[in-house]
Amino acid sequence: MSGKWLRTGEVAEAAGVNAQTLRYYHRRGLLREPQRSNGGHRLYPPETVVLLRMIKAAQRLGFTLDEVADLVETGRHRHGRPDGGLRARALTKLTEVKQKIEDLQTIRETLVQALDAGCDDLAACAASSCCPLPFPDLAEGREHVEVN
Amino acid sequence: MSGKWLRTGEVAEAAGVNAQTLRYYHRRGLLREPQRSNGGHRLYPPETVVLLRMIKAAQRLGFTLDEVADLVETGRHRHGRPDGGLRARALTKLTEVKQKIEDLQTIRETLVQALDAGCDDLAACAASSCCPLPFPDLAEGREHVEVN
DNA sequence: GGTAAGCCTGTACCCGGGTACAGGACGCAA
DNA sequence: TTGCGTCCTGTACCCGGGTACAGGCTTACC
Repeated sequence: MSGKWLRTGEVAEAAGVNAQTLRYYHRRGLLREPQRSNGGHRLYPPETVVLLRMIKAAQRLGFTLDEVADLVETGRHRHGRPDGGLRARALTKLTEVKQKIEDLQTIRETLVQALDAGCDDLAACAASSCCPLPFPDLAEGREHVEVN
Repeated sequence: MSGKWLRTGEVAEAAGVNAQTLRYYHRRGLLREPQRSNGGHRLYPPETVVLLRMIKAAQRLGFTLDEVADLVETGRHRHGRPDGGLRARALTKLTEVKQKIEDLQTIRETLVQALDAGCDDLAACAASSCCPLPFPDLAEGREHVEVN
């Protein structure tokens, strides 16, 4: 199931990544070590290019490399059978992405308000409460609520 | 223009940051070194808490620490006069934020499609083009267009 | 069989944004 | 004046995601 073998540089170029990144991904467990030539050079099946694109796509979907590694590993063990975990993870990730979008929308609106109000000096605005920027609210946001 | 002086730990707690982070911000030029007690302990004016909240707010608005440092510095030199640069920077940042929102929306839709289509194995999906995930497009996205 | 391009390994470094730790010195209350 | 908590400094380390470099071996082509 494949054409001819590809060398590191060819795979890297075809997938649009740095050749060093391939080694890095091996270390991270994202790619398994492929065949080697007699001289020790790696020989990849063409599918690797697809896998790399997939990894990059998953990163763009907001998955960390650890998450991607996990996903790939799961996929490898449970070929084609339903519920390899992607659905569940995708659902979780979807929630995260939605949250990020909401946060950014708040940010966008805040920036727009600041622009509309003609704020021009962060310190002045924040210190004298002359402007509509919700500094404290933003600062305490979701993450650090133990401030009280 | 202030109540009593605050010590490092008090400022840190009031602003919801780690005390070490204050030192880090001094190093990064985000905070100027404050008064010192005879023994060398830092004594901050209460405004510092507001400034810290502001810094955190700006971070949440998507500014990097370098950008925030710049903003703060600019604000310090040009008190209250119009166009201290915040407007221009906010506008730039607004564009960036809008772009990020769009990217995330694409990501969200892609995840939704994947879920709707019942995709469950990244490798299988990507390799056999059995599903609607636009892996290659996503992978090549905006950043690495020199692949070709 | 010579030579250049490409690949191998290990190790070190980069960025951003902090956090931790060691070994002292200070501050304040009893 | 003692003792505890806080603060001081410098330095080192953490995470994620790579990237670079040195020194040597392989492969491909003429």
